[in-house]
Amino acid sequence: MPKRVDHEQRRRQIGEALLRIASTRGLQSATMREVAAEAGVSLRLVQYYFHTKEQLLLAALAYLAEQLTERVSASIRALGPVTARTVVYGTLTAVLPTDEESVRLTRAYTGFYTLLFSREAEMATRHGATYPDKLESLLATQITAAQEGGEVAADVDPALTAAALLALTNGLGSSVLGGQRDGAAARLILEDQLGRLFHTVESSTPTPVRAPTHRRDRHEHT
Amino acid sequence: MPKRVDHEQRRRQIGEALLRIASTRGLQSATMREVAAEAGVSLRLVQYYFHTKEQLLLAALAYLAEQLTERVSASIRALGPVTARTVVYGTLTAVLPTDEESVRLTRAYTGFYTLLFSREAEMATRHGATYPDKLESLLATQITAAQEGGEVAADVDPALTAAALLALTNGLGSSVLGGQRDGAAARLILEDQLGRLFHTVESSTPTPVRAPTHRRDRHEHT
DNA sequence: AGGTTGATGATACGCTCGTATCATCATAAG
DNA sequence: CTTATGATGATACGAGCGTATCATCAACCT
Repeated sequence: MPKRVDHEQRRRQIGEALLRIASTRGLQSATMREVAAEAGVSLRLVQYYFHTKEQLLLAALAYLAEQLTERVSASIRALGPVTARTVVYGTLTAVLPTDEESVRLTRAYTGFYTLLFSREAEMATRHGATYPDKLESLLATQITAAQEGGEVAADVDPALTAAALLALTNGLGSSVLGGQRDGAAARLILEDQLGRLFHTVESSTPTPVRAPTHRRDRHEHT
Repeated sequence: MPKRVDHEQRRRQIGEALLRIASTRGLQSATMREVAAEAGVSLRLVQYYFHTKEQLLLAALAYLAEQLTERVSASIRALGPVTARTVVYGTLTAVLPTDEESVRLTRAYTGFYTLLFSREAEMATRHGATYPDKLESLLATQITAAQEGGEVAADVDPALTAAALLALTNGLGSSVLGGQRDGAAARLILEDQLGRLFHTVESSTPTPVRAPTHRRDRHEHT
């Protein structure tokens, strides 16, 4: 027998090559031959580790979800103490395409999400479809907690608001990817809404958000 | 010379066949041959009236924008007197995929919007890109007017809020198209946000848009 | 009337795609 | 030292794509 190579490592190498293509040239450019070239292997190798293209896409989607989850939790941790507010802020700003990495992730994710519409295959019932639902219920939980802490008005519906925040973030992400505005402008819009949601009750002065690194007073979106 | 046929009518026939395919099987299934079959003409005819595929896509996009604009204004009119509130409600609910027609339009529009990401061609600089911007400024204007009327709190930023509403609507539309929820649920979420923005004391459940009979000659397709 | 010309049909070309086939090589097992 | 086998390479195949080419037919002008 030959070298007995680490299959998982090879699969990862190829899968991430696909993600790299998906986030630059688009998923529709992620052909088997292109992926092979990007990964620096032969076409046969790609076929060897992924019998069919759908398997490759599925594996790449799993890797993408992995990276996305990791980024979200890192973003939450970066905001300091874990409170309802930091969880909501961290989660939503993490998936907003503001820096280079989030642009990459969002681009790739959008590609897969688009594949869902056309239903070329029955993929996405594995990870992609349930992913937003999990995020949504997580956000709803945090909003409820914030209500008990008095940070969020009692008359907001947590489920409806969580869904709205997530949809807002996705819509903003699409507008950034579509070139309508840049990531900073999108963040301003998101934080404006978040600041309106999380108003500390005791302070009547609109000193809303107290997000760590930036203030949100002026808004000049192109 | 032969029959001297109406070219514009033929182009429309073919262009709408493409839109029909785009809203059912997806834009990537809208090949020249499929469009020809859907329109009931030969492949040569499609090539005759649109020298290249990009021209066909561009024309179809123009038709789509036309229909979308018409639906938005019809939706506004259906809400009764033209006020800031009805304009905002009508505009946003019109582009939300709730009934069959809006699903069709949104699906097709999403297809074109997706094409923008991959930039297979330099299209979309014609209509698609400027379309959301125009909607956004229109909404901002209406919000400002509503503020002067006292329907909207004075401390909301019209531009930021208009952008947020549009992004929210787009995000909700994507979630509907992706199968995460249905149109009615999306409308609830949107109206919850709108009701929170337009807080007049009377506000007894604003009638949702429900574009009535809305005559549009559409041939049924299989 | 008849030829010029706009409208339409049939079919071919070259390309790229996903996938399949055949061959080769290196190494662990006996 | 074989030898069976896991890993890899080269290439072929059939389908679908956008586009191009050649042919045909009907009508308008002179």
